[in-house]
Amino acid sequence: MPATVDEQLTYIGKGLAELIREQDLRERIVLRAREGRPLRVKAGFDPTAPDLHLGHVVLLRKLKHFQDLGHRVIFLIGDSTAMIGDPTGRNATRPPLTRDEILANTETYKAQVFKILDSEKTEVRFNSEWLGAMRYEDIVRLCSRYTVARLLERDDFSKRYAGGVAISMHELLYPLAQGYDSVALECDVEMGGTDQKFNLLVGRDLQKDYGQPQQIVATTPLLEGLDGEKKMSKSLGNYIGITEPAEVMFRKIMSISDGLMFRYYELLTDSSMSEIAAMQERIAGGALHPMTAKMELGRLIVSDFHSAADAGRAAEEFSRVVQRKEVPADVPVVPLPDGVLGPNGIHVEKLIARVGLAESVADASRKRKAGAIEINGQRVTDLLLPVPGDELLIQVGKNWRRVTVK
RNA sequence: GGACAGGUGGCCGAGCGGCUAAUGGCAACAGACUGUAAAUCUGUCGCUCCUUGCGAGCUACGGAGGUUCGAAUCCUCCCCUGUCCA
Repeated sequence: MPATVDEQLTYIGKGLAELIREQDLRERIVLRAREGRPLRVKAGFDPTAPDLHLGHVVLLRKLKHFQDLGHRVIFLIGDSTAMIGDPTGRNATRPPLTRDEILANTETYKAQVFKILDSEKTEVRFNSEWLGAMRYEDIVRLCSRYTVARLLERDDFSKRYAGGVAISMHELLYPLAQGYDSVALECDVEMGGTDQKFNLLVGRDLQKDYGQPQQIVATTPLLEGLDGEKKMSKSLGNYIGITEPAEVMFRKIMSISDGLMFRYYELLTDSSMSEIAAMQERIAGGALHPMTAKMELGRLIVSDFHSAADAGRAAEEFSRVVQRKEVPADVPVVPLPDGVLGPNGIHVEKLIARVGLAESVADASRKRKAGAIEINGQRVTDLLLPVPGDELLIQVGKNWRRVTVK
């Protein structure tokens, strides 16, 4: 582990988008070390979306780095701020989650987050602890500490204001509430994605106003999704979920572009920047095949969420199925659905649809006519299929089914 | 409260009485190529039924009615969004 303050700063600094300010962090590390207590490092999460993906992992890994240096992470669940939702132009308030929903989501979070974080050095908190206890007077007082002009500096707000797009009052409360979290928790550091920068800075301002030392703000880059363009998000479908099976993760990693691979190496693995640069050179010079490098990336990332053995198996499976086009190991087995077997054979379109290889019979019809269906290794374009035996091995694109005819 | 603009398929966006299951782009899905991808090319891209065809039926252009042989397109009311005025 890094020992000197300089080494610690380098360790923290890798893969960060921005650190405000490095000098403050240096001083805070020294100060807390002298006091013999760890830094309190906060990151906030929305309790409505407990499905984490690699985009979140960039942040979690960085929090882990703080823990590696002996610091304390506060995993803050924004159950009160969830009622607002980080402003994106939606003008509705969201109904508060019930206690049960919050607890259930929290458990889901814990199961995922502690794949990365050290639970011993993590404090899970809810901002309803203090925000929920605020009275009207408290909220007015909090609001009095910030000005409209400053809130409008936020990129999102200023654009909307200039463009004549509505900004609801409650949206303005979000940065204040998040900033107040830092006051309540007396944070030394707050982390978030670059899109959080404004909110994180409000925390600094409020802390100063409340007579606290200002938190250091550290932002992580937004990880590009599988498409290599937009940020990774579940709603865009370009994500790798951290609870996905090893084979699925591996295959998704292998599908990213060569260029994106280096980005993933940087933000999702422990490889140093110089190692990554060296790899880039070897690939450019033809000494290393990009596919080999990507296979290695897949193994590294999958190992973080599954065992190394699982990662190895996933790599094997990938080579077999995708590269050598062999039959996958775990083809789902389903019985022949009712109503697809007529006197003259099996109705292929209905079969494909009922067995989940097409969205509808109409879709199955298209796939059949497009020549996408393979049964027992034979491309099938006929509508009716004579019953060949007691089992059908069906492939449509990347998906497989084994149908037992009995 | 008033004036105006607008709500179309997963998204963007045409259409403004029939030829429209609805141009085009993106996304998606299949096929070819490949290093796995990207790029490129090809095809598809509402649902159901029928042994499948330039087949039949159903549903669809914010909602409900209406005009018409016929409406996403015209009319009425309602809902929603935005701009401006008060």
